[in-house]
Amino acid sequence: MSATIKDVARIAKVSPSTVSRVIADSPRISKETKLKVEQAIKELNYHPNIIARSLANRSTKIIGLIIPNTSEDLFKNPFFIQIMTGISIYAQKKGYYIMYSYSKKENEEIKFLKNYSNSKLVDGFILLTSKKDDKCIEFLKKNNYPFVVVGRPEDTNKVLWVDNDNFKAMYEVVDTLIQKGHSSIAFIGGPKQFNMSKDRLEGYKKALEVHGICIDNKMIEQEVNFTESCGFDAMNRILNYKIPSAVVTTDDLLAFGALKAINERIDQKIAIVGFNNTPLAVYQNPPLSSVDINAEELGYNAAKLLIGKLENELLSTNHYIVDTKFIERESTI
Amino acid sequence: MSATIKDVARIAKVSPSTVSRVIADSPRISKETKLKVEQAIKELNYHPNIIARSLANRSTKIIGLIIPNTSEDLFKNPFFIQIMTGISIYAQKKGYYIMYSYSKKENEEIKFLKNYSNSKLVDGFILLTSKKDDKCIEFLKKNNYPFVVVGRPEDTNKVLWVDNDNFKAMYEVVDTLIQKGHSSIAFIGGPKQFNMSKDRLEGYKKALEVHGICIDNKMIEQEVNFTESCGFDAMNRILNYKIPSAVVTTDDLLAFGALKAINERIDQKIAIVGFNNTPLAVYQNPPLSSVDINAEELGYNAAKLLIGKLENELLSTNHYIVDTKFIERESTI
DNA sequence: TTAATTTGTGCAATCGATTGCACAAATGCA
DNA sequence: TGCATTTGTGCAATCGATTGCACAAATTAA
Repeated sequence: MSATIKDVARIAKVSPSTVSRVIADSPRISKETKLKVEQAIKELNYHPNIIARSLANRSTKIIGLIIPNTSEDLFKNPFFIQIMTGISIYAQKKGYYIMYSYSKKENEEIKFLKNYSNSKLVDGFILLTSKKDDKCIEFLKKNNYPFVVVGRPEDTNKVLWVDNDNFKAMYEVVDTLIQKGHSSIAFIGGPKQFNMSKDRLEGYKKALEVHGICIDNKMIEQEVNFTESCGFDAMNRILNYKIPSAVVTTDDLLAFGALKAINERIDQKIAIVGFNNTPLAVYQNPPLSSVDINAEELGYNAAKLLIGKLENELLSTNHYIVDTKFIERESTI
Repeated sequence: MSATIKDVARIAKVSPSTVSRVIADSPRISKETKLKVEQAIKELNYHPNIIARSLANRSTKIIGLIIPNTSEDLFKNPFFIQIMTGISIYAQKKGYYIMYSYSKKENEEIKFLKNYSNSKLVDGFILLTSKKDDKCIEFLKKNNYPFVVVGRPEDTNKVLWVDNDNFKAMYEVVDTLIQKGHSSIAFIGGPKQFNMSKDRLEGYKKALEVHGICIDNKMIEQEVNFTESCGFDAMNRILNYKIPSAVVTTDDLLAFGALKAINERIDQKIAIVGFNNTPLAVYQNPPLSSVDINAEELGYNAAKLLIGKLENELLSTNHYIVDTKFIERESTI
């Protein structure tokens, strides 16, 4: 068995309390005692038992990650793993641990949430997506459990969140296209249960409006699931109606599908823009322009907000907006 | 504050030990007492504190995941997140929790490992890759800590591991190509510090040998990092030497790069095969044939092995071999 | 009817830390 | 020198569970 605080105390000829204080770097410990204890710690290769400490502290320093099962592109989109690394990097810095759980079954996230919080296993949560009427958010709010949402929630009041400025990001994309002379621009977007989808659509509309271009609802495909085949179908519906000079999408996967439809049916070039800048955007034919959303920084900031809250820091803000960057490639040249 | 076992005991008019026994479903509790206690539990919405339980049990039911930082394709290859979901699914079934940690710095995995194990935070580990002379494996073996390795380790003796049969998988690919009439087949493979790379190369060589085709070392590019640009460069080196009729690679990313080189330089068609069957293989031009390695099942089995070990089951085997499947697409037609 | 066994429950120690409070020794101040 | 204050350490309770052991009551056997 490995050494406990009592063993250290015995070797250093002090009490366990003193050892504890040395570890916590309490100012009331004399230099000599501190040295003695530190030597004993080294000698025994002692490491505090985190579980015992957690029990005494009523805090585990564990963050729970709720990964949505609805996101069909979990595997195709590096978004989640990027967020997860961002979270991990900040958490490490602050000595926090991360727990995750994933389920294929619909709406099982709430089960984890309850299990983790009821059993006092985690100090707080990060939700990797926020849907409309999210049961998880509801539960966490009701129980006053600390949490951060990735993606702007319905009700931003008293909720901590991180997101991009999706309105602005899409506005800029469409604005750039218009500047290049495009005036017939189609839109393929995801389910409206995500604010992100709505915001990007609004950005699109606003840009058209500002430039005095009429919004044609038949050029707008909404509520499209984030899969290539749905993007493919949506693009075909648009092409059946009219051939646009450009298409913007709210996800690279949609763009991949759309590109396929275009390549199959149309000879002339249609400008196309993805979103999220997945690593393989550059390997499309033509290489796909896309908007980098900086997912890792989203995760990093989410962890920052949550840990700040957990440590009772005076938070200067309840959210972070992470910059996006429109990466132009051949698909818009 | 939420209810503790003492509160339940008080309400049910029994001792905490009895409550504990009811929860553990001990056979020595009478039906009436059990009912009383269960009612009290419901009434108070009591949930056992996992931390306290862990302390008493000297076991946390937490599994630690060591994610390699060397894998440059962490974001590009869904391999890791697929493994992670497989692990999660089995762990949930068995009531285990999962902790992960990721660092960008070289060789920091061992730090987590030591931290997690010394502080008794996790019961065991799953290493998501195994390199040659892996410090982590060394440490875990020395300290007799339970762990499972994804990917066959150097020394399979007394180590639990899961892997595909990489030799066989590549053998079959090359065999299939030869059956189709190819005889000039190039090979682009990853670093030899991974057994997987070596096995796939051996499978390639064996298939050639069996069919009486000479092995031409100039057609073999080894030690290529798992990036598209390295694949691109490797392919160009091969093309500088000779134009093969087919190319096999040990990773889709390498294949993507190789494909690009081919498309840029050569008019004639060269058959090409990737590995790992990433979701976007199908979106290459032409759609890329690849080998599906069933990463989720690798993860699932890794968790199974580890948890079996942790629960002192008599393990019938120290490893699992997960089936692969050669998915043929246009790139080999 | 009595002794032996089984059944059901509680006591108290334990897991390995933290921390408020008490108190002796050392120091400061007049 | 004498008293007040500061400094450094230990005692013991606590966090919230689990579990070996003891033992009374109920049951069975003789």
